Amino acid sequence: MRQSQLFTKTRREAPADEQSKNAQLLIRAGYIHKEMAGVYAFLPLGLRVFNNIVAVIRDEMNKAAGQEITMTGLQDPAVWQATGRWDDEVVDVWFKTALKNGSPLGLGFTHEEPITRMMKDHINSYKDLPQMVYQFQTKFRNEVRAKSGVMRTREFVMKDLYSFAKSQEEHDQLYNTMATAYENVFARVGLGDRTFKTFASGGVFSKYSHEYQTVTDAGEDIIYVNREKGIAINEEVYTDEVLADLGVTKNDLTQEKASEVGNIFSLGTRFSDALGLSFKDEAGDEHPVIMGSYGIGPARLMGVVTESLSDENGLVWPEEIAPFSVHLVALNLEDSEVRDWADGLYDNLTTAGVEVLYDDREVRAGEKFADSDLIGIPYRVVVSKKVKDEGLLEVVTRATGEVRQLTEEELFADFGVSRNA
RNA sequence: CGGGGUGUAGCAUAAUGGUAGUGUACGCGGUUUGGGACCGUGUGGCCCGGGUUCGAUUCCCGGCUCCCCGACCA
Repeated sequence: MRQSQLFTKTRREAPADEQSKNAQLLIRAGYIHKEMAGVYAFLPLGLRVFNNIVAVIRDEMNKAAGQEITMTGLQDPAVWQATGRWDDEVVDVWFKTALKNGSPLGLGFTHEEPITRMMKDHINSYKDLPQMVYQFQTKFRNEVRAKSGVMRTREFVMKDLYSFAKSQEEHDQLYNTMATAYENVFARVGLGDRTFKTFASGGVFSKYSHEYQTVTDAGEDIIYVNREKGIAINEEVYTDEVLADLGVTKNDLTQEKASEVGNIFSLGTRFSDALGLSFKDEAGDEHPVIMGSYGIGPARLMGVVTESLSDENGLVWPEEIAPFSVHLVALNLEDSEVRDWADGLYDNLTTAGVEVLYDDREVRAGEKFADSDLIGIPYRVVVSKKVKDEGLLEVVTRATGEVRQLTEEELFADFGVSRNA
């Protein structure tokens, strides 16, 4: 994409109504727009990152045999009344609305109830199990206090997967499969080295669950980490009993601030019992389905990546989720030979399948470099009169600042593509 | 939901009981051109409602907004 055509603009100053680093940088760089507290729109660059994160998650869910669907934001109270979760005293984050005829409706804050009821149409026999079904769907949560930029919002897309098993053993297998898939996701978005499977409270579902917690100063939780074993314990369940279960002592653990980027729950038969989701075994006996639920919020993940990897000059995106792979920064565009070369390089890279943001604006070099640092694309390729005279492209790695002089052929080879592809 | 702040131009900010200045952004002219350059010039603003007052952006009351701390976080 030509940057001269990008409608968003970078800002020098952070907005006064944002304190969090993620919101400040994402707004300054033109990735997101704040509609109101806890409600953000995604602009072209931000949507690209968001979609790339979604693609990583989708890929891992599919590899784990997840089947993608889309449920609805509008929710039928009846199915929630069946589990006791329609009551505002039980669930205080409901956004509720009504039909013209006065019938109440809810805006979904999660989807255990509707998917459990829906699966009754499709699961009847042990032969129908196991199953894993997921979606990317907008959740609405009437949080009393939205905060920390995109980390805790009132409207957000969540990837929620639900597993259905015929036995505890089968459930445990699915649970472990999802745990591995989650670890793959966090590694691919660049947080693998600082994200830990964390023993946590099960909330209303069960006694315990697992959270994936990324160690960051922006975190809202306190966890105790054992890096060698790659495990952690949330402060809320930091008890002697849990320590003993996990085979660690307080001396093995260090306290860290962390942000939750994923959560996996064993639901048991809580929902299948309440809503009548059951199957017949080989003997014809009826049993409730054993369920699990597994959530990741792509926007929150984007926020945690921002908090974790950005530096004083701006955003720093890992290659797999960056809005573009290459930021082609062309200087001296008033020189028609330089412009022709830059245009040609842009066309060739794009044709070869490399995602390029081409800064073809006629503005000063300083502004271009500052914008490039702020936007945070992994590789900056500089084209200028000087570069043209020397015959070698200047390639700067955003994360490290490393500068390399490459020929065009070497640049293409670097991306594993052929120049004349 | 408890507590503390906040609200002035697109953005960031200053001052002020007599309707507001600066930076940036934007328009125009000119000089510049590898780290947000400079000169000139122009456009553009006091959250909403009520009260006090000759007069309110300023003081008072109420509301709303946004931020932060705590609680909550399915």
